Amino acid sequence: MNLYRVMNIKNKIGVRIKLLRNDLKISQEELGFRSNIDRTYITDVENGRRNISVEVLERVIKGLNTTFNDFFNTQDFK
Amino acid sequence: MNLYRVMNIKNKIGVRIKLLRNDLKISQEELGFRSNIDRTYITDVENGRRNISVEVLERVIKGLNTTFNDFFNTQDFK
DNA sequence: TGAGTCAACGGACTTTAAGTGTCATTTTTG
DNA sequence: CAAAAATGACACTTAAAGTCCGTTGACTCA
Repeated sequence: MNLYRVMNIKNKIGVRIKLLRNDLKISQEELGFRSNIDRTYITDVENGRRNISVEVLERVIKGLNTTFNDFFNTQDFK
Repeated sequence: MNLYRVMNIKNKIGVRIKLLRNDLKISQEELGFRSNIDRTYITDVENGRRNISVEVLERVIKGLNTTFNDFFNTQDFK
């Protein structure tokens, strides 16, 4: 397990989504339903396998009841 | 001229990029060079015609010498 | 005037994201 | 434990992202 692995932007976004989703205590399927995105697509995004576009990311962010401003307001994005 | 037009996420991002680019006093072509993105693509993004992906947006943000955190830290994204 | 810079735009083209299905694996819970 | 629920992995199609060529019009300035 390499603790020094550098996360790319896709990984950072995936980790952020997973964190906010867990805060809401909802499943990937539920988030998919709220943002009108396939469950497996959510899986891929959370695991940094998708280069998501801003329009789809907006749907996820709304599904998480947050905003772009808050979503990117963490140390990871500075 | 409709002052009440609602901006979508693509428009908001385009306006934000143009503002930051103008602050730097550089041309679209220069920003394209710095972020390794085609000049015509920068035009399209600034005018809200492109649904940019997060990896390409990251290159633009770096070309503007800023961060995701700062880029989205405006009233428009709240 | 005319040369240079810049932004907007069109079209043809290549590459990749969006969206979904399927099955495997892990985690939770009764 | 077994069953159910949640997640992971990945291949596939098609819709759209992103590139590259060019033209045009506005503006500056020598």
